[in-house]
Amino acid sequence: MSRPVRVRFAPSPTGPLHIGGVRTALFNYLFAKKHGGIFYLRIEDTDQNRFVPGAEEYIIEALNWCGIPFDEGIGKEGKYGPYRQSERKAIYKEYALNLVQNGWAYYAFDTAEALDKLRAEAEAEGKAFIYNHATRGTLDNSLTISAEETQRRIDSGEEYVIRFKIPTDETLHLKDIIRGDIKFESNLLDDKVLFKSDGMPTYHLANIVDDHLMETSHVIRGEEWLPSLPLHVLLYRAFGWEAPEFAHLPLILKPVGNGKLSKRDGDKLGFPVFPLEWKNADGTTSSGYREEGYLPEAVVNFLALLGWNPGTDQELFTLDELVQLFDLERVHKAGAKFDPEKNKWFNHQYFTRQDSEALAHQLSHVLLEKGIYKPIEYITEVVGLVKERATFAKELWNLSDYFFTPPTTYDEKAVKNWKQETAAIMEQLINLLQNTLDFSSSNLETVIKAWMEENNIGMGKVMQPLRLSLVGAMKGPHLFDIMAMLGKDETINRIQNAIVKLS
RNA sequence: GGUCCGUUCGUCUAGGGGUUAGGACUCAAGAUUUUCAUUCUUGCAACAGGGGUUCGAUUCCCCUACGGACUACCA
Repeated sequence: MSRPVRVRFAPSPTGPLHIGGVRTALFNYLFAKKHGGIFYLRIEDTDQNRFVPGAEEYIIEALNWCGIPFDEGIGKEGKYGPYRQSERKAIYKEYALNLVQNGWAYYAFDTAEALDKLRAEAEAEGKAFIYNHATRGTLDNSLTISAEETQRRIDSGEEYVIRFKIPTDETLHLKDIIRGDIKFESNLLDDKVLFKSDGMPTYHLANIVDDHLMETSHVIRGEEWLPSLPLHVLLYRAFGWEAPEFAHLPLILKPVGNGKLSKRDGDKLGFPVFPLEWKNADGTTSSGYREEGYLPEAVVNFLALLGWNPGTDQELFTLDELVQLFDLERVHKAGAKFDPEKNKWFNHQYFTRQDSEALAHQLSHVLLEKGIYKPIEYITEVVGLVKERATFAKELWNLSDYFFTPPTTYDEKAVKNWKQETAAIMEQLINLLQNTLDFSSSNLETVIKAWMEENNIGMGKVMQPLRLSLVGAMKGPHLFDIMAMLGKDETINRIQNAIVKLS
């Protein structure tokens, strides 16, 4: 009696989507696709105070950038919409009232100040104040006053909340797909507020009502929700609804030290914790994977393996493979430290597999800014020679600048190998090159090696100064490839330049 | 403090009553490149501790320690 798979990603628009949120979305997406189900986005904006403009757009853009778009949600309204809880406000109260009527919930008039005071007092005694079966009978609520009095106070406009009445003396046996059986004592739970005095539902109510109304089959969310599981299950029971199955994902932890990965870790350690760049209210900017040059496939691949793996040695997966292989049962239970180094490694894997011409177009923008004009074919060939050394597109220029502009400085350490005799050898080489018609890499190699052998000149005496002349440093791909790319005139020019400057 | 979850190399993890405890990242060494990087090869490196159960436990159970989350009219 399994129902059609419908899963949701339900973030609060309180800021940019955290990388942990991206993974939660990813796992939901993978699970939905694996089972031919629906992945929908619901915006949980029931807290009017924490609403941040732009956050919702950010979330949608981030999901799209990652390549894990939602099937239903804002802008993709299905029959279950609207998908923004603030637009569903009218729905919730009726459900809360229904619970009150059936004895599952009650009105509470206690002020925030009064409760704060009770909490402070309890804490002073080393105890914790809990609004539950033990204390509700002594507090200001509809259980301790008459129905008439309750109604009178509500009618008079007094502020109230609706609290859930947790059943007493019950051991709840709950099931989590990832963690197995979990037990909770109902007496230790507290009577959570379901409906706030501002007329909005709390997360707990809205979440359960919407998950039911939107026919959610599986709730896949972060481990921070595990303590709320008994409340949620009890709510389904109170409403008489079939509960979805639950899976609580392990948390993503800081790379160093203890605790949950936070925004500050990224700033401090120099890696993004957000998919896209985000402008903070204080004017600062938090970096994003997209702007830092990470490829969405690499981020998704890395994130997928943070807390999950298919049980094989394979590490590189396309989204389709991930969909095929994904299985909630194989999600790890323990939190995973975020490793920015491995993230980079994944990027390198995907980066080097990119089409050279596509990368050439990116590089051409950099060249244009520098006033360098070269045919795209030339740039493509250059990219083909250097891309395997790069992890990010932004490294391409530094890796290939000498293909576009002659060296202006020469690496100091390498200059030491420019000996007395070097200029003469380089002159001879120029002579040889001038008489070489076929300037292909392979021919150049043949000709130059033959010449060195004939004249009994050591490799090091030629190759090192030659590389220095052309590149300006001891780096770069195969030297003959560079010469072929540069062409005869440019090659000879650069050698002559070096002779002048270094002799 | 209370509740719940967790604990295999530094990190991500595989494994599972008898294994040389496997892979990947990082790091180191070697090879290639007379360069640098890439790549390849090799190496370093782990079952938190203590009790059980058992012929045998890293694997099952209990305890402890440690880590984490939650403990709001936030989600």
